[in-house]
Amino acid sequence: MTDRDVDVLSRAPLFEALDEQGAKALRANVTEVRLARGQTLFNEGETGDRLYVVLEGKIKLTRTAPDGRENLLSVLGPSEMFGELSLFDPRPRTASAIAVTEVRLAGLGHDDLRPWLTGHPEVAVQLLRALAQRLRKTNDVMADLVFTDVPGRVAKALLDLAERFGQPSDVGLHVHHDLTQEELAQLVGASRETVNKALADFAARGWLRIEARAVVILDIERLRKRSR
Amino acid sequence: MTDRDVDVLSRAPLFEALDEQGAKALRANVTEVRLARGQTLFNEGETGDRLYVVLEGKIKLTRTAPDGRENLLSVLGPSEMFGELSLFDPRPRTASAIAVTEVRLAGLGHDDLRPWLTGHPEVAVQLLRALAQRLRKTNDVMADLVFTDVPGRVAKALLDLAERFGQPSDVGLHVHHDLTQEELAQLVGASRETVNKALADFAARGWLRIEARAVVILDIERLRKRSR
DNA sequence: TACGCGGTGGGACGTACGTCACACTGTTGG
DNA sequence: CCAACAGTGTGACGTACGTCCCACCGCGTA
Repeated sequence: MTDRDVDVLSRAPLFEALDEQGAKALRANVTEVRLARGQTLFNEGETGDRLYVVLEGKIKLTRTAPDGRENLLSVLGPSEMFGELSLFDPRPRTASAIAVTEVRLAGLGHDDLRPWLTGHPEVAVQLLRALAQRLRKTNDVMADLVFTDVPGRVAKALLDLAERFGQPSDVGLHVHHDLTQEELAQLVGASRETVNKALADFAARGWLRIEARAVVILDIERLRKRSR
Repeated sequence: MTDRDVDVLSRAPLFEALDEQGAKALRANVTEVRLARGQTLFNEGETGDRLYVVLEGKIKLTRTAPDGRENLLSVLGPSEMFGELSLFDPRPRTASAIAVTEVRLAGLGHDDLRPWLTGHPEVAVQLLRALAQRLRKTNDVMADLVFTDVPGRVAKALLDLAERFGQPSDVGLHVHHDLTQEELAQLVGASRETVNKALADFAARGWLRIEARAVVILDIERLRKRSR
């Protein structure tokens, strides 16, 4: 594990509460996983008690409806954690994890983490905080599904992706989200066609430019307004 | 606090991990709150670091959109916990809590709970499990918003309410949910009118009987099928 | 008795968005 | 270098559900 990886890992909620020494000890239990784009880490319905932190790249969490339609819960990048639900609450996984880009992950099993939870209460407290934040965010997304139209949700999703993966440049805010429009549609709970039309509309208004698996945001303020 | 209250409280996730002695000690910090139907316990945007467990009655958690429309996150009954997000993650409340019936609550402040989190890791672990379960449930509801039509979501909501508040009788499963159709509509993310029509349709098919703030489920299997 | 008032029942109408269909473009690979 | 395919762009059409109406019913208050 490189210094850079150590740095990325230290920003994950799980490690934030630990001092240098504790972090080092916990890192000793970590195993690294690599996936190519499209490869799946685990599937809905499988049992599993490992959590993961993204070191490099992006991975998506998806759920499949009985009829086969898919729904994207989130796209995770460096320092973000997932898979912990099956660890805290021992039940089969309720989502599949599939690599969106080539990705490297740090994995940690239940047995490795358990002593830290019981022996270092500040770690548990930190995790409670992380879950509480997630619950809040999820509730926000739910409200959007009820109150906001598809273009509004697309705008919101782009702004969220921009915040997490955006790279400022002289022409605008470059958001290389690595998602197909199909995936973007699954993320906002709409059809691919409708999302495409919303994006085309935004582009026609000069708010953004569409690129392959990316957008360049040109007028972030207008986009913000449209998202409310 | 009556013996009955103690019993209700002991079923809450917060107390489940404690032995008799620990539970007794933690109960000493609890303060009781009473509300009449319609009274609000706290409002979205307020600061607050108390969590509550319902002792008797029902309370709803609602969010208000900027334009005033409301969205019902959940309806909570005896032994159920809420308000803990602001306790684990110190931020203003993101929902309001309003009594649906006359209700009695056990409240616990951050300062009272903190020593238990740090001193009794099994309590923290239990809470992590509770939050993980909630996150799973919330993800389910979100998927329903995307994939299931309004009648389906109404059926799902009724089945959920039946599971938590249903009383079997010789005619059918009596679900006294205490919600107006307006509130039921906010719970499933639809308009009051559409929910009314869905209920009327179910009643016409003989699956249930509509009563004031209640339904009697006559054919739970059909209802289950309709909810998928 | 009359009068609101909160809640329910239901019809008429418009529209946002899903589905279907097809054409176009860029990339992979044999 | 062309085939095959994944991804994108766009129009036509149907429909589920929101909005707007109003009628009705029971209940408490004057």
